[in-house]
Amino acid sequence: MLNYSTSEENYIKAIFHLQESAANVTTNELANELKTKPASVTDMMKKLKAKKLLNYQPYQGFRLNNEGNRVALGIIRRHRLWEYFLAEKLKFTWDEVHEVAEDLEHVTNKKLIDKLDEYLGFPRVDPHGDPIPDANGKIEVSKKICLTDLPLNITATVSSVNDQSSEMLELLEHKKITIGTKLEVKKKFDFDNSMEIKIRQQPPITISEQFAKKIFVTSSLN
Amino acid sequence: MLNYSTSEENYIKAIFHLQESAANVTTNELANELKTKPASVTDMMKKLKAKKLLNYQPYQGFRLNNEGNRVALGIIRRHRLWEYFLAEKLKFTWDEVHEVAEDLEHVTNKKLIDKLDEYLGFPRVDPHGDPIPDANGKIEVSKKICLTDLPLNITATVSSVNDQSSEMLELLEHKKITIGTKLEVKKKFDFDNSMEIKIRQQPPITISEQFAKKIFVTSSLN
DNA sequence: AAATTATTTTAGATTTGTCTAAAAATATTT
DNA sequence: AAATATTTTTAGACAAATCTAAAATAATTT
Repeated sequence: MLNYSTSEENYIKAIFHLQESAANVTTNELANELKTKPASVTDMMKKLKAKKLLNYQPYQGFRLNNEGNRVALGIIRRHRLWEYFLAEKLKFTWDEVHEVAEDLEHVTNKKLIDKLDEYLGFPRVDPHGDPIPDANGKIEVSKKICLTDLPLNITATVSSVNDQSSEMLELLEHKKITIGTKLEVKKKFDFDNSMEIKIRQQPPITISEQFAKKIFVTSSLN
Repeated sequence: MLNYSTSEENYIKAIFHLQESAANVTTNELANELKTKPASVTDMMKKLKAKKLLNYQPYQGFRLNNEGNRVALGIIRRHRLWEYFLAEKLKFTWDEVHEVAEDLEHVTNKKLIDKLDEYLGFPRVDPHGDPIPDANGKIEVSKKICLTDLPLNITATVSSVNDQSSEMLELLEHKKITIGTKLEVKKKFDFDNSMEIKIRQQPPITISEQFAKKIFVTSSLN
């Protein structure tokens, strides 16, 4: 179990998240995600390739290999356990925990994390509804469900939209919903099955059943 | 409230501790404490002087100024709160907490630390018996003295042990001495400076000067 | 397919924190 | 007080992580 610098860990984690929605991660994508410059990304990719954490051929983008994914899951485990701790024990609100966990996740002491996990009662999801990898790096595969079936007040991530029509896209754009958008259902109205949903940092919006039926989300609660 | 790098914080903290037992801290002392080289210390002293955290004239040693002490107390507050958390909540033993807290102390988020403090019930001493500065940097001055300096027949409480080696721990365990143990010195032998001490309810035991030198107590009198 | 545009990489510089080796200052010994 | 030893500082180098500007490659447009 080698140790990686805070900077290396941030790159690894970002690649892990970006590679979920595309075959390969590109230099610009990663630079944008990490708010750094493409040249810095190239430098780091050479380094991480030398450390055998990812596959990378110049100009071809990159993707973590098995070892890289294993390291990424360790970082994500730490991040999400701290998020859970902050929300559950220190009473931070769910939108405050991420920033603090960004720092705490880089303290890499296995005993600390495993004892924290135990103290928290081995939680399976963090305050955003994302699954927490266990001590062996195992993570629950979240099931894709229709937005109409999402329980109230559970944060979920939009993972697919079952209608590519321009009318659908126009509505998605207007409601500011894209793949990856995190939202939760705040209220359902039995009269017409419309629902009020909340996307973080924004006021609640109302959507129709017809619209919700086309939207699929993943939530680790199932 | 400026932020300082992990490296800067480690220097500041080390100076804070060293300057208690001498007028000025010397380059070699600090290099030895931090397991670095004297040249590195000089470099950092120039930097910390430029940041107005300490007084330093070449070849004259150094000492934190008011601002430097304020910063140091902030670091010590974080360190000791995490130590308390680790021992109290995560069930680490008192000799394990220091190492882990060395990393956690560098996460500088005021809200995190103040909420942690509240969650822990505003503890006043860490698992080693050292006082924890409050949110304003105020710290209880406890009169801690070395067991070798404790007068005869005065009851005192073991508040810290200045050696974490396994040999030391073995001896402490065998003699049934831990943080919080109440004892008094019954006799001192000038020949080898060994002493006979009594822990309540137990027959007197003899300990060496070498051992006693590492044990610090607070006297309940005065 | 040639030209243009966008993306990615390289080359070289910068900052932080460290080091070694040599020089300078201070302290100690004779 | 001169010689010697110790401590501290300086000078210059290096690794990590970043940047800008220019060059190389790939993608897109005409």
